[in-house]
Amino acid sequence: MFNEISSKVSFPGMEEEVIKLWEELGTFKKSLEIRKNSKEFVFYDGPPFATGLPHYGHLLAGTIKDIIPRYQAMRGHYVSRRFGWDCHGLPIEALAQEALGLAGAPAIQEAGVDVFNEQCRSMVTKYVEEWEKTVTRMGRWVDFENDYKTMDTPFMETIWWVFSQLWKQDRIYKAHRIMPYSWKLNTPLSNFEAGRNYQDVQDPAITVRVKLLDFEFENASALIWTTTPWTLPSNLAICAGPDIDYVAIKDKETHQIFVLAQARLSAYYKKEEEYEILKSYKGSELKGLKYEPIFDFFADNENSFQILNDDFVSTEDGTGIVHMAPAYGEDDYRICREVDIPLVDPLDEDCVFTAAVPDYAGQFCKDADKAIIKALKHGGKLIHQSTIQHSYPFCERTDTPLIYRAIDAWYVKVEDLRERMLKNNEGVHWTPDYVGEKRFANWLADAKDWNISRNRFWGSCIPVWVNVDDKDDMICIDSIEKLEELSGQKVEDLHKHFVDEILIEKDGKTYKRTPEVLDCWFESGSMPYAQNHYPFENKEHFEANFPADFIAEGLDQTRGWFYTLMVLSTALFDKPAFKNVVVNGMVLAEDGLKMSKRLKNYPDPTLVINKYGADALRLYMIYSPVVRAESLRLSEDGVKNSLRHLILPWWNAYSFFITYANIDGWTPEQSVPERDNLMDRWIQSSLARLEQQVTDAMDRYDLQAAVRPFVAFIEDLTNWYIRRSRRRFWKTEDDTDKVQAYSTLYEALLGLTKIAAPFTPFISETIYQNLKTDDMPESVHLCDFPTAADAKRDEVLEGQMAMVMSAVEQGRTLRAEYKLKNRQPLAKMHVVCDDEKLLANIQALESLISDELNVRAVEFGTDSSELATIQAKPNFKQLGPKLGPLMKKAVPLINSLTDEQIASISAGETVAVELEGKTIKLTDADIEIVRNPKEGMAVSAEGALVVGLDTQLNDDLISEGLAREFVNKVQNLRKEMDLEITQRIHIAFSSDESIELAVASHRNYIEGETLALSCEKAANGGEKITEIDLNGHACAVSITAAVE
RNA sequence: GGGCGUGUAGCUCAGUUGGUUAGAGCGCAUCCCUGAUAAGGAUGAGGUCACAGGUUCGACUCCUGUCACGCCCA
Repeated sequence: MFNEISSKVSFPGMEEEVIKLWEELGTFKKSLEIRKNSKEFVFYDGPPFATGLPHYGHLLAGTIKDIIPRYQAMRGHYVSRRFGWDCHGLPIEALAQEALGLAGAPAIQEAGVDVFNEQCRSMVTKYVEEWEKTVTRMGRWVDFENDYKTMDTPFMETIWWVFSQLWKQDRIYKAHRIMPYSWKLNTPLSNFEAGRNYQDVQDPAITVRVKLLDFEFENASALIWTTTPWTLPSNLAICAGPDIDYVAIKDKETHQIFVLAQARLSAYYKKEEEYEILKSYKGSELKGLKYEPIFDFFADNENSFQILNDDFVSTEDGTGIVHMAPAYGEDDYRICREVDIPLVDPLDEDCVFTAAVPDYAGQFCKDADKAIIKALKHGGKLIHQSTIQHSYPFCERTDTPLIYRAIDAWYVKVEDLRERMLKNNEGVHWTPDYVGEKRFANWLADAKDWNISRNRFWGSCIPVWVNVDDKDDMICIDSIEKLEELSGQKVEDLHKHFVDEILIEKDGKTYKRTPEVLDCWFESGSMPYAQNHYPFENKEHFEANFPADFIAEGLDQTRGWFYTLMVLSTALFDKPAFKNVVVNGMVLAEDGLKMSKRLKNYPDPTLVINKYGADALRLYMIYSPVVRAESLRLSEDGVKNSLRHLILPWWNAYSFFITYANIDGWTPEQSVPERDNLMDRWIQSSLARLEQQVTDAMDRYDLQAAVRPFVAFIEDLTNWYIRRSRRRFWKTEDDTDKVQAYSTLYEALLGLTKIAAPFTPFISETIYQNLKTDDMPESVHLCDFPTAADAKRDEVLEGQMAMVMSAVEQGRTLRAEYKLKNRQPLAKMHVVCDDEKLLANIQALESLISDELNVRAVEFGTDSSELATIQAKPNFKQLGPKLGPLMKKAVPLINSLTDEQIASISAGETVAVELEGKTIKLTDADIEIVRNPKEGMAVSAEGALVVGLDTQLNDDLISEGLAREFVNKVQNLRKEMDLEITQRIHIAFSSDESIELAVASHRNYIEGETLALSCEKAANGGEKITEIDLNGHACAVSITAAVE
């Protein structure tokens, strides 16, 4: 006996039960144990920040990360799945700052880095519990016990090793990065921090001339514009936009010659009469022109004082020519670096001018503006002066304006790795392919050196100790052991507040650690090595199992994790870090906007799971283009649909099986291997096709394509196999056919649980648990994935069934058209197909057709001329290339071929037609035959098949129709009365003569169908009389349960 | 501004190497079936395949440009 199924199933409740079962049995662990000696399928999990609750994006990626490993495990691989946590970086620092009430970096330093970092450490695990709960509830199997955290000491030690490998390759270098700097607190801030305190301020806006040297006009000057006069002493270049139009003009009043953007002329001259245009230039033509330094403090600086070109220049304000002080502007720094202009930074840590600029030494930079403007005026270089009001970032703590300036930063040289990375990327299989071939490859081809240092606190430390007296003398530490050896101290924690205290004394010199921490992307990119504490431990195992077979993340990781993995694996091993990657798109709210807590434009994930179940949500997400990097508008209705469309019919099929198997006492032990019935062989073939299609798609990592065939199979199983086979299960005698039917349905349902297990792990498990026998694995997830499909595939039978289904469908359409309800039997139908072989195939399944359409006889024939006319249509694919330009004119000619001509063509002869003086020989392949139903007959035609329905009714047919109607109403009554399916009844009725006659002549049929022991006429009926309508005949019925 | 992608029915999506009637589900309307029942089936209405050019006998499909949206970058 199978367990009875409650008629009121709650899928979410069922899923909770399954989670309990897995916990009791330790199923996940067992699934690993049984594959312990198998080939590994290596999966890397990208670590999320646990600074908030998981959202749909996580659930989606998590589902993909569950399905592939489950599938591969069932395919016989050992798939370890370690969860990872990204513990460092700004998200967690922001939480800690909030908790401690610290406004920014300076406040943290004031409070103590140790206090702050320990606060971070204590908060990292704040959401871990919630994450575990949600991930588990989604049915994802992942190892939380054996997880890795980027803040674990072994993980951090490997980070040092990775860094040291790059160091040895001479790949690490120090340069600058332009950052917002608080001069009051002597510290750089992150861009994020700088963005939080903008204020409106007034600044000077001055236009200055710089004298051009060796220009075609003598005494000509380029005009530049700036709102930071204090940066002018550090001016090293000026920049024009290559595509911007510039003009040399003569000022008619002063007779000076100026060069500026044509589009900016009107900002300087009210009338055109005030100047004379001498010549026009493209910015690119000005490139390379030299000019006289504005101040002479750095006049000897290499490569300086020339006009450069860059696209960032605009003509929205200023003169269209931009002054460049590489130490004080991001664009300035980038553009000057490209042409090897060394930066000069004459400000000390308080942003006060140093002796490098003697004229202003000792003045705070912004305070020097006035003196600088004065000097320019004196030198005749100031052309125009005004003030400008704009929004400018201020330090949060001190409310002083931030200064953008060059800060020491550490870089990894990446640009020389481009080609090797591109080559390694060719070995990666991307889903979808364009993300790898275009998007990622383009990004690699243009990779820039990677800034890996952060002026922050909670992170892996840059393991470089610098000689306090000579900043070029550095030691890179590659392990705890080495640091202990050099420092003579025990080292247990590698966080900043510990290692900054450690000094190294060597050869009489003192070394102190450089203060920066590493970008947390450096840590996630090192995850393949660091999670294994490589090379300090697990050396052989790691080397044998690198790179990973599979990773999966969102499209936004192109420049994130995918990239950092590739940079580090290429630098360290000259390999990609992963062989297959599935890229998912973004999950949007139903309105197409980003999900927003504020707008509340999406349903809470927990509520959705508790309403429809995790299986439904999984299916919904996976059966969508979001698994191919396109975005998904998540809708609750969509989740509901996947439940109604796939899970419910599946459950109903299963429930049908259990109900009747239990009634008949059928058990799997009674299973037989023979299949005499074509329906049985057909559903077997259908299941085999499902196996093949799912396997193909999964091996390509195409999840959406893997789900699609389930829809067709569920359709086949429920709406054809079971629908057409029901009577085989209802038969009272226990004959061979019934046993074969049970065996087939049992196998189909069992097979389906295995194929669906990776996708819908819960319902698969629930059904499997009830179907399995003692000699089978205790969980569906411990089974092998079925792959022996080929043997059971019968494509001929599949095609045959498709024809039958088409005939039935046409019959149904005709019934609808002629308003003949299906309960009304018809005398006969015609099925005509001029291909005898096809016809014979259909004929073999005659009973299916007659049964389904409720016709007493089916007449098969090959001559369709009585039912339909034939017409030829051109086969464009065949004729197009042959006829070329004549094609259009051939169409009417072919459409009007006579029946005789068509007949001889299809008999294999060639028919010649004349077209514009040319003779065209038409063969069988050149035309397609279309059959058009004749007017006034109940005929339908589809492809080679013509179906006709005899719509004539006689008394006999009408009487049987009434009997069927009677049965239907009684069955509905049974259902209303909540009778057991097997409950016997007595029927009493009273009605007119035609009903009495119909009941009398179909008594056996009625009693058999309704399980009635008697069906008698009663003067006033019995108790509980129900009035029913039988095709217009009033009837009073009452049914009573029989006492056994 | 650049790279990549997307744009097909009211909504969510299919659409094979270009081939002439562009499909499915949901929703809507009408009907049918029902002891698998939180069901199921059929029919119908609903499309200038984002727009504009081009290539071709033939374009949803290939090419060019434009627009809108998304991701990443600047």
